[in-house]
Amino acid sequence: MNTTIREWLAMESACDAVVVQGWVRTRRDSKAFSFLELNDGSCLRNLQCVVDAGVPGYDRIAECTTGAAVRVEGRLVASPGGAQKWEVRATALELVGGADETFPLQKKGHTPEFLRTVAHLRPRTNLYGSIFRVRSRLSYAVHRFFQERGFFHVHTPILTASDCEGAGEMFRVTTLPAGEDDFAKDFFARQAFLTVSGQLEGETFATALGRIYTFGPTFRAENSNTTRHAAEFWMIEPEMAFCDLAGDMETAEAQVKYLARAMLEESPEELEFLNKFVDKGLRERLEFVAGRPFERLPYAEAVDILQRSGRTFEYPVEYGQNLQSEHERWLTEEHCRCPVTVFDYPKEIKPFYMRLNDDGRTVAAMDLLVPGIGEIVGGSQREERLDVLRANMARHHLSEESYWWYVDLRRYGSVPHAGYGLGFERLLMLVTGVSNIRDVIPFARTPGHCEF
RNA sequence: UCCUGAGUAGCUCAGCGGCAGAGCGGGUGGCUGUUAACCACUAGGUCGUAGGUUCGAACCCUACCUCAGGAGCCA
Repeated sequence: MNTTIREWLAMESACDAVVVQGWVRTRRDSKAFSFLELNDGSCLRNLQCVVDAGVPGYDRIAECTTGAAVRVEGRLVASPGGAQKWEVRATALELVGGADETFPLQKKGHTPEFLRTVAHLRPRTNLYGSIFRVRSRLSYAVHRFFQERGFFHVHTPILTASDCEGAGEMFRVTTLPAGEDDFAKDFFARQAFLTVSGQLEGETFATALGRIYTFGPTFRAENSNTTRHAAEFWMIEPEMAFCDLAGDMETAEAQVKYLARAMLEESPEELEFLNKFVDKGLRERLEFVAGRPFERLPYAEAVDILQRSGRTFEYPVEYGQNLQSEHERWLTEEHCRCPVTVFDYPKEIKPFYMRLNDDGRTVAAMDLLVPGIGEIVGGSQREERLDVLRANMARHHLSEESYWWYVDLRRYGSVPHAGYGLGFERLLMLVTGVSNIRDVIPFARTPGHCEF
């Protein structure tokens, strides 16, 4: 494999024989030579190549325009210019793949809205290149966090017949011809869907391997048009046997802190760039998130605080109702001024699998709210008592037969256990400062959008 | 899905009832160890679509389409 620009730029000393392959970001011509700035995606920075007019291949310099792919051979030398440590003195230039004047990415800044229309090219920009390098490193950090703590990665199915109730509308998967709905003749001989959560399957493995997590694509057919919803997104779902709500909240908080720290330590160049051009408060916020304990509030107390806040909200705060976005934002952005975990919600507004608390009115649920984004984690201790679970299912009008294997977990060696879902894209929004979910996923799927 | 706003050159926008504009990008020429290079010249438009009002519409009205932001749902 070729040496990357990231590697060349990290060299300790000059080098006589280098080969650089990348895409031209900008070219500046002189009479007798040209400056070519190349980027190969390995890092944010470009490598400046100086190509003298006599160098083999210089006859095609006019075609080495922004976006063109080129290969440069030469010597790595200290750069006399102030802006960079190293540059390449070219001894040969090869145009690998040209890019004519219709190439959409100009040298100037573009809006995210325009770049979404050229999603196949946008990773070649500084912003999206940064975002997707960060995405990769954070994905790795997610696995590291769990693996360091004895969690096993479980690949839960993407095609599923089970509905993780409360998670949202599902995409149906079928091989039946249009218009037919005899599910007995369908591929799986029953209705099948794309998963909205690996939780139910995850619980089966938690009660076998102890600590597990899933990290994969998740699908919601909601007609949501917001900056923080996508129809296809990646969710991290740990599930822990012998764990209660307190342990659940501790793990979620530790994980968000771990990932904020990972961003600070492992993507310094991208962080600097994002802090400068996307969100000037980013670094400060990440230090804060990584360094200080989060706030924890029982739902009832949160409602009380909101009611006494003196603020007039568009929607009134009422015990027994879901907290509105404006309420969550006020709590995390203005009252606590830090991430806050709200727990012990009224049972009426939460799904059947959440564990009933001793008060008989609330369930051991928790939502982790962060400034600017809102809910980033949703989780709970699961109901492990067979009779209580069955009563919950009856109350939610769910048939026990269709969840028979889930109920079985409460028949055989049932244990207290808990877990949560962490939205990977929302986490990326938090650590990059990017305010729209469509800009932190390579190819966003939202209502009406499935191009690319 | 609901509410609000916006659609004018490749991109970002100005023009808000009387000849279609700028910056950037593109092309051509010049200049310079340059670095969002610089200077000059130049090409580039069905003003989102369809209707309406008016002597006259990019501009006012209606509908639709698209995009964005907010809401709901949630991760």
